[in-house]
Amino acid sequence: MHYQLKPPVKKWSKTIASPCAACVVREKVFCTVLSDPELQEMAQFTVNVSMPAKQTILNEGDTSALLYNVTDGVLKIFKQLPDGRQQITGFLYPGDFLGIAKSKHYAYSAESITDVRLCRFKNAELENMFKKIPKLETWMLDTASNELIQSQDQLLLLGRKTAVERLCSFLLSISTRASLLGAKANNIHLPMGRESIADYLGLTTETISRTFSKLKKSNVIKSTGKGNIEIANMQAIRNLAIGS
Amino acid sequence: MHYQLKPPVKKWSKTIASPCAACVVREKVFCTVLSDPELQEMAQFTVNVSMPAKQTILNEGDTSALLYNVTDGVLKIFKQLPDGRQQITGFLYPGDFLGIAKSKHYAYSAESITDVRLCRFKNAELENMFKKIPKLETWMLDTASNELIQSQDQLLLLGRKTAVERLCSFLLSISTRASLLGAKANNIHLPMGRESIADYLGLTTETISRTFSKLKKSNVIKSTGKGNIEIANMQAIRNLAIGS
DNA sequence: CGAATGATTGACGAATATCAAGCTGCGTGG
DNA sequence: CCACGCAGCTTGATATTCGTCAATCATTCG
Repeated sequence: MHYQLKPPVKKWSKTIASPCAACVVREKVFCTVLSDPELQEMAQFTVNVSMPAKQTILNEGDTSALLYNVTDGVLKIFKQLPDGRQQITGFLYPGDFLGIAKSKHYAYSAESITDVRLCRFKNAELENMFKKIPKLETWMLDTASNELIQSQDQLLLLGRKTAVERLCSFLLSISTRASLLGAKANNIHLPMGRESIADYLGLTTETISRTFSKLKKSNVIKSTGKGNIEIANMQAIRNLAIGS
Repeated sequence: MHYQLKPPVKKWSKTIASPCAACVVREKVFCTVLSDPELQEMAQFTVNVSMPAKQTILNEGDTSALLYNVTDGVLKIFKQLPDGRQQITGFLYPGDFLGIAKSKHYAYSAESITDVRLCRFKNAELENMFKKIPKLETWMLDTASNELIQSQDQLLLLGRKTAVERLCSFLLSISTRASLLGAKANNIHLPMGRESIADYLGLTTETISRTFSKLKKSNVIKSTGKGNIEIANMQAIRNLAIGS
């Protein structure tokens, strides 16, 4: 299989003792609370891993010995029923944490959507760092709280929203996320296919496709090339997302 | 309005410095990690509150100045859409924590289902305790991690399960919870009405009712008085819950 | 260029929602 | 103590949304 990773955004010079010091997502992951010496200690435990698209990264139920920070690319985390029905519970982007802290087994499976780069470390070593550096745990609790809040928005979406409301909510959340990273809120990129969107929103690919068509026909969004969408009417999509 | 709370399970004697020392849910809430002096300090910050059924306890979006531990009764936490559609994101029982740590605003509304008793304290004071007692934060992170895991099960349920699968999953989770507290796994009590179950499972009261009837007719469950259900065939309900 | 994979569209069907009518049980008040 | 009324539950008839099945189209990649 042929695949190509983007080159690292930054090179780290010889004068810097640890690769972590030059990490492109450093300020987005828990490393942001670490001092230089702490970071150096952490660096001993971490391994950088690259994977092509569509690879299984971890399996629900397996012992959660290894945890990751996503440093490049996009992946999905999901749960499955015995007959194959799949629910994607999240898309992870650079800076996101993979594998739930404080759990003996993975609560979900994970698979790369694009080529990805990960920063891997042992669960046990993270636990040790927790003991030494309370700030780490504080950061982790902040992160977990935010995930809980987002998770509840998703429960509302899956339990009570229509197909149009779901898709508009999804596009908005992508837009919001992108604009937090400094991108334009109106032009969004969807690295995942229709099936992944469907499995995230509790719908089918056909319904996603039809709903996209509907939104295009009513001039709320426009296609701007493969996987790229322009939100033409931001207020309309905000209203459509909450059914008002 | 007339209502009646059960009497407190324990009285605390004069020789015990703090009411927390005799708290009936002490070993289920974060107080379990506190030493006696720490507990005494905590006790200064807490107020016991009683509320009748069907009272609003907190509103989504409000500043989260006050947090609670549930000490008696059952309540629901939920989110709403502008047109009134409601998604219940959880039922809280004695020992559960109400209000998300590390958030400026409540992420959900809360309303009592039965008469309830709560242990109330200021968010700011909990934050102070976090700083003094790192174990508290560890406990809270453990709890948040568990909630995240349960939340993902619920995403799978809402996104991908049928009505029968949803109701059986719900009954099973109640059963599991009850048996952890020492009750029989086969006899479960549902303090909430059909509408609450519907709003929790992303269905309507009518569908809940019909699905209950179906399960009764097929001898998977039996009614044993108002709000009481006997699981007659545990294995059947386990299979029905995951569609296999 | 052709095969494969993913996206779109159409026709139809199934699951669940909606609307409507009773039913049940319980608290209240005579 | 019984009858009434109300709220919640159940059941039936019908409507709607979304899923399923199938065909076509588009895009990529060898």
